[in-house]
Formats: sequence, structure tokens, C-alpha cells
Amino acid sequence: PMMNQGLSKIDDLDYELWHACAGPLTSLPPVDSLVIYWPQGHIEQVIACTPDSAGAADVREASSHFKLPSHLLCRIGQLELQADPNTDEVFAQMDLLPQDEGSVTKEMKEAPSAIKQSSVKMFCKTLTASDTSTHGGFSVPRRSAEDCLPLLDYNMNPPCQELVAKDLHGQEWKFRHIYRGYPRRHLLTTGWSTFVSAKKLVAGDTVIFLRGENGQLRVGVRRASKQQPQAHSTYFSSTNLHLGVLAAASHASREGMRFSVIYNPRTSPSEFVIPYHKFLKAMDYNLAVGSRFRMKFESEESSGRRYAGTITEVNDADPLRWPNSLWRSMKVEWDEVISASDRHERVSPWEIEPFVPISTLPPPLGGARQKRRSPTLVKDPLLGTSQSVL
Amino acid sequence: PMMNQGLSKIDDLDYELWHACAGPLTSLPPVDSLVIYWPQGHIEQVIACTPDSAGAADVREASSHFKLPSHLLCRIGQLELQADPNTDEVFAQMDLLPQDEGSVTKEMKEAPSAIKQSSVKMFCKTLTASDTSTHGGFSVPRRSAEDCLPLLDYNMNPPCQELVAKDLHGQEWKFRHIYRGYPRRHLLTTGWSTFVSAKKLVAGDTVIFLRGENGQLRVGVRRASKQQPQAHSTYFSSTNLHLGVLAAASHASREGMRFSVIYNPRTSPSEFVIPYHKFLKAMDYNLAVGSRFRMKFESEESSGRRYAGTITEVNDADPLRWPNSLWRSMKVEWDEVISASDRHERVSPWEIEPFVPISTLPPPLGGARQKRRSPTLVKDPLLGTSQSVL
DNA sequence: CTGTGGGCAACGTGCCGACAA
DNA sequence: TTGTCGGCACGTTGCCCACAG
Repeated sequence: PMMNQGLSKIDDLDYELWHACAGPLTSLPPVDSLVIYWPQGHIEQVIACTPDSAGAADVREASSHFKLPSHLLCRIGQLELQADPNTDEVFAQMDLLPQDEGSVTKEMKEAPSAIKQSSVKMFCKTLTASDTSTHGGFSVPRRSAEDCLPLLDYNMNPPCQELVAKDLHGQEWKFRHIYRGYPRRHLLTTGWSTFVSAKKLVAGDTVIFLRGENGQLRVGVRRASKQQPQAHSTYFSSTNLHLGVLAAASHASREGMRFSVIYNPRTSPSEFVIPYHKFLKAMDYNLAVGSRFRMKFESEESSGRRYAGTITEVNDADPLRWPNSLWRSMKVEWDEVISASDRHERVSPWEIEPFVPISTLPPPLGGARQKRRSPTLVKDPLLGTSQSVL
Repeated sequence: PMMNQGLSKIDDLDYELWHACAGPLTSLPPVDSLVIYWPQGHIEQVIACTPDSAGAADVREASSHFKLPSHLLCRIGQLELQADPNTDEVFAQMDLLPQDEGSVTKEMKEAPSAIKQSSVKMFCKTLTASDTSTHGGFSVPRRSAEDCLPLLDYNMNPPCQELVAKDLHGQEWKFRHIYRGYPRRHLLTTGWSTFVSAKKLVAGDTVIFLRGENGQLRVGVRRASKQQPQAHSTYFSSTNLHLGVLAAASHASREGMRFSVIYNPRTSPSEFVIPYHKFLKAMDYNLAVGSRFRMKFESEESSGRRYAGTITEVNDADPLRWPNSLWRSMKVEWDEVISASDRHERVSPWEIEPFVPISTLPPPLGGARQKRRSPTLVKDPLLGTSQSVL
């Protein structure tokens, strides 16, 4: 049920499957790379995962005892891509090793160069009412079947074969793939309904099929409904969960010890482990009240689109607990009406793309670097404390 | 889904249902009573609930930073009896308010006097293969039906009625109750199989029916299999959960603030919130290596029986992390072979009954009190530090 | 008294082509 | 090209009694 990253062809395929299930907006920092960890964002995920936010006042009070900066520079130690055995929700467990700022070399600050080309074939389909009904099977779009499924022997009458596809847990699912009906079409019949009921799929959910170079098949699932945090984990009070996050990070940063976080891309309101180079790049943005920008996120109409907006405030999201933190340090207004906009009322610098691409700005003259930065945003990236720039 | 204790007849019935589902060995301290909270025991529950005990070394290392005594004197602030929405496993959320030893009056140390007589009717039945098969319904034992179910009109042909019973979540379940067959018997037919599949009942599990004075019916479930901690809570790393428990208790004890714990009687290896009077009584036991005792617990053959044993060691269960703690301070040997005896290799003083009832001991003479105590067990009950007794 | 099994009817599941959007 | 439907066969569900432990 757990896998490491990029060891063999098979692991590559599982790696691709995990990302396909996570959705196009999710990216993970590679092993050994430098990242910034944001406790505030981690807490946001905990809140999103627990049904009751009761005792929030307690947490606020108690958390002030932890000497914890707004963010930690870390190296990714180990990365495990997994899926919830009950819901198939993807998540990543990452080990973080706190790093000294001094030990950072120039190369570490740079973005990784080439993106390796994958030869994995894949298709997604949003399930229709017919696909999920008990009355019949799954209709495979013609192109998808021809591109991604093993070639049928069209001399058979009817042409058919058995497919075996593994899911993220390594469990195998068998499907009868048949080409029949008039007009002819590709269908998955026997085995399909078992899959649907086991994965509790409903119309609107998405299935994903992948085929590796070696012919291995994978199958995964992405749900339409951000289903409620189904009263998870009745064993633990939400206060304990909050404090556990803070205690672990606090201890790790003091002692420089490895700690472990779980990132759930489908539940977390925002990524809270940010590649260091992405963070550094964002520090060079010219961000001030009134600045225009674009940002990509998933909404009810689109599974990932750019939205345009304007910065209306630049200040602390939580001045009491997390003073001088860049986490959601900008309040913004969107050009369009965004449903569930509360999730996007405040954003962090690294989430956005400035409206004028930075590369087209005139090259900075002497002393221009200061001008390009908004004074309210000039902070020591590692200590999170404001510094005057003269 | 949540209920307070003892407000009305209906709440009483839910309270009884919760206890019936928890089993005969579970008891809960009443609201406002004094208790001793044992962090070690709380951690044991967390370990029993989380699949992987990985990172245990981290936790040990990190937990040494918390200045936390082995036990806290607390008052029960609020008590919520709940059940897991997925598994119907019962659990209790209790608020604990740390107390000063000085504020404890003599009455608080005494056990509550009268146990109020309940007029609630109840029956349990362990399900047979026929009860859980899809082929038929549920056969109600005659006595149970006559004592506990609403009276049937035996003039009907056949006599039948509709029963409506609520579970711990307040959800209503409807059953057709019919008296038929030859020889005549009570059966639940229509609605029963829905209940079985919704609650995922298998042969060997137990159903519980309750009927209050007002005629209200309740239905609950107690599973035979201590099913695996079904890979719970993939959102949180087990290290965080450990640290959260310690951080919450540590902060609460320093600041004297209310904190909240969740007690799961079916999963926790031992109760970790102990009535203060029970604790004090155990301090008077004459416990030393070689002492004989009895103790009641659930095992594979019996759902709650007394077992006899002998104390073989009296020392710290975890000398490094929890020195001078009474939690599982005695290593014991049982007269019979106990399956899964690892859970019962070490016990705490308040769990056992001395073989010679304390009331039949000769009344203590002058200075006898010291004699009756074993030196290795004489500790300040609130600080957990050893004291010399001269 | 109650667990199990045979009988049997009703219902759901699931494979098929037809048709139309 | 593909979503939905009617047709139809077969397996399952679920109510009934008989019988035996």
C-alpha cells in the first residue's frame, strides 16, 4: 500500500496514477529538494479534515506556548504516495528535515530544469448515469479505448478480452472489455459494477485508466463531490490534532530533527509545503495593494482555470498568533463571482502569477531592486520578521 | 449525534443504550466527580487506534520535552456519549479540569452512594448464521420479545406490528414484528436485512434492544471481532497524534485549563480516567510481590469474568519516560493461560481486587497503616514521587 | 424453544441491441 | 459517437412453513 518514488517502471506508473487522481493542480516537491513548510497551512488542513472546529479558542491560547516561526526551511527526506483505503482519497506522507539557511547553496535555490517526458498512456472519463447504474456497464470512449487499452482482436466475434488493472492499493480489478452493439462501441461489462460499488462511484465522479510502456494497466478514481470530512477519526479530539501539529513542528525546528507531515491535496485548502525556488521567485514579485494578478484553482464550473483578481490588502492573516507571516498575507478581490470564495479571499504570494510577467519588466537598475519590492512584503524569508530596506 | 447526560427520560434511554453497547465492564465517572487522568494510558489508546507504530522513537525523544507528571487530578466537566458514524463503535468525549490537591474536600474522595434503579427493559442476542443470512429475518427469543417488545395483539392473524427503534445516532430503523410459524415464534422480518447490511453485522455480533418506560425503542450493536483499527485517519501521522495528547495534557496541567479527551472503551487497552475514590481505595491495598488478586476482564471465551493471578514484580512500566508512575506498575502472572495476555501482563493497582477482601482484614492498630502498605508502592498520589515511610 | 433448510414468488442485476441526441 | 432505454434471462432476496436439536 505504500510506494517510493521513481524506482522502477512500475513505480513510475503508480506515481503517475497518484498524480492523475490528485488532479492537475497538485504538484509535489521531489525528494531531496528544499521547501518551505507553513504550520498555518498545515493547521488549515487539519481544520478542513475535522468536523467540529470546537475548542478553537483553546488551541489559539495553547499554541502561543510553542516557539514556532511562521515557516521552516526544510529538505524533503522521504515521500510516500498513498491513498485512503476507505475512500481512495490520495495523500502524501512527507518527511521534512529542518535546514539551516547557511547551508543553502546557490544550486539549491534554482528550479529543477527538465521535465522528463512520460510515455504513459492515460484517459479519464466523467461517469454518466448509465455508467454507474446497475442496469449496464461502462461505455469507453472510442479514442480512449484505441489509444490506451490493449489492442482488441477484431477477428473475434464479438471482439473481447479481459483487462486486469491495479489501483493505488495494488488491488487488481478485472474487467471484460467487449466491442459490440450497433453502432459498434467499446464497453466494460463483467466486473465493472463490482468496481463501481466497491469504490462507491456515482455519476459525476471520474475514472482514470493508465497504461504503461510494459502494457501494465492502472485504474483510479477522482470524486466530483468534495465529500464531507466524514466524521473522520472519532478517536482524537480536534484540539489534540491541532496541538500535535504544532508540537511536532516546534520540536523538530528546535532540535533540527526530521518530522513527518501528511498532505491531502483534495482536502487541504492550500499547499503548505512550497518549493523553495517557487517561494524565492515570489519574493521578487512587485506586489502591493492594487496589483493585478492571475491564479489557477479548481472551482465548481472548472477543474482548474486561471482567475484574475486585484490585491486589496497586504497584512497578516492572523496578527495575534502568526505575526509577520506571508501565509495568506494578501486579501484579494476577484473579477468574477467565485462560489465558495471564502477559500480564496486571502492568498499567499507564491500562489499567484503577476499580471505582467516578471521577465518582461525592464532589467533592474542600480537600487531598482528595492523599488520593485513592496515594503510591506519585505521580510527575511527564513525568520519571517520584517526588515527595513534602505 | 451528541447527547448530554441525564437530562430527560429520552436521554436516560440513550445513556443506557451507550452503556449496553460499551459492554458490562465499562463504567464512566459522573459529571463533576474527581478523577485521575493517566497520560500513559491515553497514549496506549492512541497506539491501539493507529495502524503503524512507526516513529515511536521520535515520539519518545520528543515527549521528554513535555513537563508532564504521570497523572493529573481532574474534575469531569462535560461528558458526551457518542458513536462512530461508520462503525457504531461507542466512545466518550470528556472534558477534564485540572484540580489542586488542596481544594479536595473529604466528601469528594468518597464513592457515590446509591445506584439509581433503572426501569429500562433490555435484551441482547448474539446473532446466529440464520439471523445474518439474506435468506431470512431475525428470530427474537420468546422471553425477550415478551419482556421487552411492545405487546402484540394476538387476536390478529397472524399477530404482527411495526417496530421503530432509534440507534445511537438518532437514526430510526423500522422492523416488521410478526408471531408465526409452527411452533409459533417472534420474528423480525421486513427491515431487518437492511439493518444487518447497514451495520455490517456478521454472525457472532450482538444486537441490543432497549425499551424505555414511555415505550420508546432503541437498538444498538456490539461487535464480536475487535476489528482492526481500519487504517483510521489517514490525515494525521501517528507522531502528531502522540504529541497532541502530550501537548494538550501538558499545557492543561501547567495552566490549569480544561482539556478534552476521547475515551474508546472497545479499543483502549485500559481505562485511563479513573475515579478518584477508586484510586484512593487502591492505595490502601496491601500489594507486594507474591500478593494474590482477582481481576475482571473480557477475553476470547468470556465477555467479562474474574481471573486470578499473582504479582511477580512491582516497578515502573516505563522507567525512562514515566518514572515513578503507578500506571501498570505491577507485573503479574495469571493462574490460567490467557490468550492475548500481552494486554494483561502488567496491571495497575486500581484494576485489581485483593484476594482477601480489605474489609475482612483485622482493624489496623496504631502504626499498622504503614505496615499494610508495601514500601515500593508508597507514593504521593498526586506527584507520583516516591516517599519514604518511617 | 429456536436454528436451519426447502419451497417459491418477487425483485434486482446485468448482458444485449435499438434508437436518437 | 455514445447516453439511455426496452427486452429478457438468471441469480438473489426474502417470506413462508417443516423439522429437528
